[in-house]
Amino acid sequence: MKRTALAKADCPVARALDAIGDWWSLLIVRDAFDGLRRFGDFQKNLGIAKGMLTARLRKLVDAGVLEQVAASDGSAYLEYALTKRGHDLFPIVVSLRQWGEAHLYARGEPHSVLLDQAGQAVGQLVLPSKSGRPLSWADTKVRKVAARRR
Amino acid sequence: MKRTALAKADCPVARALDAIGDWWSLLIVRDAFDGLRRFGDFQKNLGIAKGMLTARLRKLVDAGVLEQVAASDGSAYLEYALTKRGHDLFPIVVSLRQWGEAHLYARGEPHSVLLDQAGQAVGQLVLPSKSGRPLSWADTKVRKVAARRR
DNA sequence: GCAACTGGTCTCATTATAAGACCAGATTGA
DNA sequence: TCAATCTGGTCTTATAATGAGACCAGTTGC
Repeated sequence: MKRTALAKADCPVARALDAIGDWWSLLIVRDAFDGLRRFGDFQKNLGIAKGMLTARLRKLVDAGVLEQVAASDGSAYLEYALTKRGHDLFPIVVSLRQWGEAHLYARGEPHSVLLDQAGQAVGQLVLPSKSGRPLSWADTKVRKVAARRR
Repeated sequence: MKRTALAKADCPVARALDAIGDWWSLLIVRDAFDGLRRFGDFQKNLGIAKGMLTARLRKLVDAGVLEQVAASDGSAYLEYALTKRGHDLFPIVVSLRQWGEAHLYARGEPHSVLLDQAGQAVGQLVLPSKSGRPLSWADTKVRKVAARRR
């Protein structure tokens, strides 16, 4: 059977996962944040099958996350660049990174680190209330829509 | 071929995706944040195949995201509850939600909303520098590890 | 005591993924 | 200039994952 479609869900989490919640898409986006732009660069860095990469890039372009632009080196080739919508994925990539750092590495095990321009490690993501007070999961609840789908 | 394994990657994003970056896992976690705890509740709410759900729940328990606990209603059945590590996934779910809200709904299209205890919509996730200044993607860069894998 | 509910397991058909052969156009180097 | 190589794909094939639902044992409700 076909993979379940969540694109019409009432829950933004479900729609987001439908759009970019597969194995490769977020890794491609992560690499794009690291400055990769060419088909071959993604393919080499990720070790992804070329057919998969072709399909994923196409899907990300269709989703408005990436766009094809003329190569920055003046050659006839195209490059893939993050759009505004793609740059907005930054908190998702960062939240995944911070959870991974906190829970998936043994003490002392090396991993890449996110730094600010000054070379300082960044802080933890914060969810503020309207008034600026930091919120934890226990401070929130979801108001659902009438009830239609999922 | 087997799905590519990222569990040993140097990049925390890759490891996080390896652990919880599949179609269903984050939806299960989202539902757990909404208070669902029983096998049947997840199955009905997600419309997921039972075999899939069994596999996903087992994987999440193995990953330390969920744990089986005695049913809160005193029956002989078990329930699945978020662990500390599971609760730490909150920013990931919120970031997906906020991106979905911003880019995947037409103007006026209804969707569920995250509220604080006072019933106020929450603010946007913020990534602070060590000194508390909010950072955007353009203010950061990744320092990679020596170079070993992906 | 028995019908319905719960939480699964198993099988089957379909779809997705991984790996790599193959290819046309662009680029490079001698 | 023109052959070798690079780029960005497409296609095929084998294997793994997914979706749907039949089936089942233990639990509960009546």
